Amino acid sequence: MTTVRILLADDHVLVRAGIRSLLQQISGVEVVAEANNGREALHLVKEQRPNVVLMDIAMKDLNGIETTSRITKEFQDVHVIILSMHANEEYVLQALRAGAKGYLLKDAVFPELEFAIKAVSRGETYLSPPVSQHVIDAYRQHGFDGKGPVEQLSSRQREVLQLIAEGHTTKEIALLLNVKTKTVESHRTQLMERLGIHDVAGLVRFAIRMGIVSPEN
Amino acid sequence: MTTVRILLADDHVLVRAGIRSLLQQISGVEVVAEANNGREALHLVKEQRPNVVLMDIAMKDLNGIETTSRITKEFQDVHVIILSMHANEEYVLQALRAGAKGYLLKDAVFPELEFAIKAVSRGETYLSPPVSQHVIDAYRQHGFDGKGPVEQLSSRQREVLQLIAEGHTTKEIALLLNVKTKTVESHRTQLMERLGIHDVAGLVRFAIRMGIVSPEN
DNA sequence: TTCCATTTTCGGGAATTTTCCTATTGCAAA
DNA sequence: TTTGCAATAGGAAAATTCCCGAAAATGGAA
Repeated sequence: MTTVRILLADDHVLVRAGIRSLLQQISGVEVVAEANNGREALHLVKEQRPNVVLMDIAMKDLNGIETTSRITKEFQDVHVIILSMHANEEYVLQALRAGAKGYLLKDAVFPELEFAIKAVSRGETYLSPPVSQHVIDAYRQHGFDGKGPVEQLSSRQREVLQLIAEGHTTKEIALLLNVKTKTVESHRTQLMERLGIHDVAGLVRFAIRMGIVSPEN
Repeated sequence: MTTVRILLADDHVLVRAGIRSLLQQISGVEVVAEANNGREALHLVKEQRPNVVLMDIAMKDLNGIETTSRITKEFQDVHVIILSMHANEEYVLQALRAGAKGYLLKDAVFPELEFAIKAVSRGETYLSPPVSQHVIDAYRQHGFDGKGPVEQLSSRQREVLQLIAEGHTTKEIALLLNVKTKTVESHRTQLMERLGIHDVAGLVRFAIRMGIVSPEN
């Protein structure tokens, strides 16, 4: 059995170093790279082709859900485990729709980490117990067909939404994404149209409700 | 020089285990106990009398600030370092008022952790660089007399802030308040100046943090 | 492969908002 | 009474948003 190659993505250096330190105690796994945010994670996935990505859900710039969605679309053999503080139902469902194979709470016990990594690296799914309960509840209520309001947006639109809600100006966003200001303006008007929200304040509140950004920061 | 006895308080088992694992790489420090929440931390402080407490700020049940405040009141020789995700100004000030000796961001680099522990165990203070900037800013503005950022605003300014965060346009606000648009613009620029927040998205997130508006609605 | 829907990308010009600077009035504290 | 701050507001310049349109790329479906 070969070693599992892992990419760690979390924007808190201390937490990342901690998790890494934990992973070193597990045999058969190896951390091949660390990413500070979603954008960096995407790049490193391309470069390193890890088997498993351990991804924090709340990252600035490009959050964990969005990043997961892009990774799973392009690399079917890269399995993502979401690391989250909360068992929030909305988060969990979004994560699963984005193609995450695991959802682990940060107050999970240590053995769960190893178990989850081994499971998803075999292509199986692992959810922390309190999480799976939520999934089952949601399934009983409306199946998995229901697309949340966030999924109405294209991936680019979600990305722009996050950056807007983080307080970046249109110009800054254009720079970050390497496109013209006009393009970003377009994205904004189009995503506003879709959501039926026509002011920045509303966008920010929506993004917070959806867990796309946090009120802190 | 004796070893520094440390108590770890964080309600996320994984993070805690990670930090512990990091601390084991530092010579001269020893983790003598781990607490799952503030209440447990209080109990363990009494029992173990650690030199330093590494405390997460966001814990359920009894949060880090409140716990710190109780610890420092009763045990002057127990030094608390707050571990926080955010350099949020009001968190920092609250922590300092509660008697914390250190404030470390979770995206601090690893050496900072060692440095901070050594410093506070000698009775000194350590703040992550971005944090100390905030403290200095706050001090320059209004000393440590202990007014929260919300109280810095006049009541009119708070009123305008709320309306902005609720998504009203400047014109609408002017109508609501029976004043000219220009006046509302003035209020906005002035309150932005005071808060040091210069974009609407930031205002909305601030207002949500302060409980002035809710993400719903 | 061809075609259609969608996404992503931009531009021009009008309309609106924000920013910056300045200023008056009233009120309360020193 | 002088000082300071809150609340009010105007003018001009700068920046952003809005409203049109549209081309290129992508991704499936037929």
